Amino acid sequence: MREFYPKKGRVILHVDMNSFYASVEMAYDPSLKGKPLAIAGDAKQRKGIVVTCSYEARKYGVKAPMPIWEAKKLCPQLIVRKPNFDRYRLVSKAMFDILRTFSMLVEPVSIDEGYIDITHCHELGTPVQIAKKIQTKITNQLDLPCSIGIAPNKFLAKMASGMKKPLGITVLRKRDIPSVLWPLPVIEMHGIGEKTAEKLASIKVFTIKDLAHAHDMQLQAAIGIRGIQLKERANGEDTRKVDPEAMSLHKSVGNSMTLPRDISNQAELLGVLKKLANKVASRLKRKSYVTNNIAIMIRYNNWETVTRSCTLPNPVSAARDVYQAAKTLFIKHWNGNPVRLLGVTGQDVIKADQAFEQLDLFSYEREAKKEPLYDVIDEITKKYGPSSIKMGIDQKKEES
DNA sequence: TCTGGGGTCCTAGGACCC
DNA sequence: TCTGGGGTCCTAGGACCC
Repeated sequence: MREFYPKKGRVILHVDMNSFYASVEMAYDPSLKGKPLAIAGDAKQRKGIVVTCSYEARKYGVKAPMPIWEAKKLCPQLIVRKPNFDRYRLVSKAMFDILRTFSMLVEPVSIDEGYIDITHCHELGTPVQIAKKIQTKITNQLDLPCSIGIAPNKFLAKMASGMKKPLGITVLRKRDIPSVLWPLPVIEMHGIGEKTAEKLASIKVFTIKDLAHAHDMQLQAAIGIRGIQLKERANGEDTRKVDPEAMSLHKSVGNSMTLPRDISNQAELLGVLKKLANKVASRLKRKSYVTNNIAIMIRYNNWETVTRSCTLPNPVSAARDVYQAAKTLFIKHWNGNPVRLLGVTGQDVIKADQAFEQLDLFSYEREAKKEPLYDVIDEITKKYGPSSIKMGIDQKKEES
C-alpha cells in the first residue's frame, strides 16, 4: 500500500477512544477485561442508563443509552459498574497530554476524542507511522484502546476513525470517497440523526452518495440551510481548522438532575434548585466565568420538558444570584405538576475579565482591590443594587 | 419498576427601533 | 386615507453529539 503523504493540503487525525469509560475501568481492574461490562448509574435513583459498554457487551446488542434492565435482558451475565467521572477526566487529560507530545495543534472535542493537525510533522514519520506511534503510546502508558482516522480534513478524519473499531487506523483520501463513503446510509454521517435522515428520505436521499449529488434547492427545502453544508461534507469538503482553543471557551455551564422520585412539593424542589445553582456557580467561578443569562429546565413526570430563561441586568457568578434568578423563573413557570428533572444553566457566559473590559469604568476599583473580578461585581451589586452596573454602562454610552 | 447529563448550533417568532 | 422592511435582541424549542 502506498503511503498517504500529500505534498500539499492538510493531514488531520481524529483520535477516538474506544468505549472510553468501560476501557478505563478495565485498565484499573484487569479482571474485567474480556467481559461484557456496562457503565451505568444507579437504577434506584432513576439513573439506570448504560452510558458506555465494552465490545463484549455490544455483541449482545447492548448499547448506550439503554436502561439497565433492558441490557440485562439481552445479556444476563452483564457486569454493571458505576461511572467514576473524576477518574475519566484525569485519564482524559493524560491522553491529550500524550497527543500534544506529537503536535501542539490538538483540539479536544469531548472527554474521549479529539483532532490533531500533523500537516507539519514530517520529521515524526508518515501519517500512518505517526498514528501507529500514538496508538502504541496510549496503549503502553494508559492501557487503553483507540481508533484513529487519517484524512485531509476534520470531517473525513472523523468518519475514518469510526470505520475500524477497536484499535483501528483508517486512511480516508479524497479519492476513496466514492468507494468508501458514498455507499453508506446517510444516517451514518456525523451531524445527521434520525429526524434529518427521515426528512432526507422524503426527497429520495438515502445514501451519502445521494446527498453528495442532491439538488441544493430541494435539500434546502427539506432540511434548511444546513443541507448545503452537509452536501459539501458528503463531497469530502471541510475547511474547518483544528483549533486548540475551541473547547476551552464555553458558551454555557449547566447542571441538571433527575430526581430519585417525582416531587410536587415546592420547598423540596427549591432545595434541589438551590443545590444546582450552587454547582453552576462554583463551576463558573472555578473557570473565571460570569453569566449574562440564567435558564432553568423542568421535566414533568409525563416527560414534558420546558425551558425558561432570563437575561440579567448585569453578569453574575455568585451562587446567591444564580439561585435568585432560577427561583424566580421556577416560581413563575412551574405548573404545579410532579417534577422528574430540574436543571439550571448559565447561558451566554464570558470570561470575568472580558466582562470588565466591557465595563471598564470599574477598572480602577479592580486594580486597587486586587480581587478576583467576579467578587468585585458581586460587591458592587450588593452595595449599589442589581442594576448599578447596567446604569454604569448606560451613563458611559451617553457620555460618548 | 422504561427513557442520564453534559454540551453546541439552528430556527422561528415577537418586541422594538429606525 | 393605514402601513414597508431591515436589523437586533430575546426567548423557546428542536436536533444532534458524546
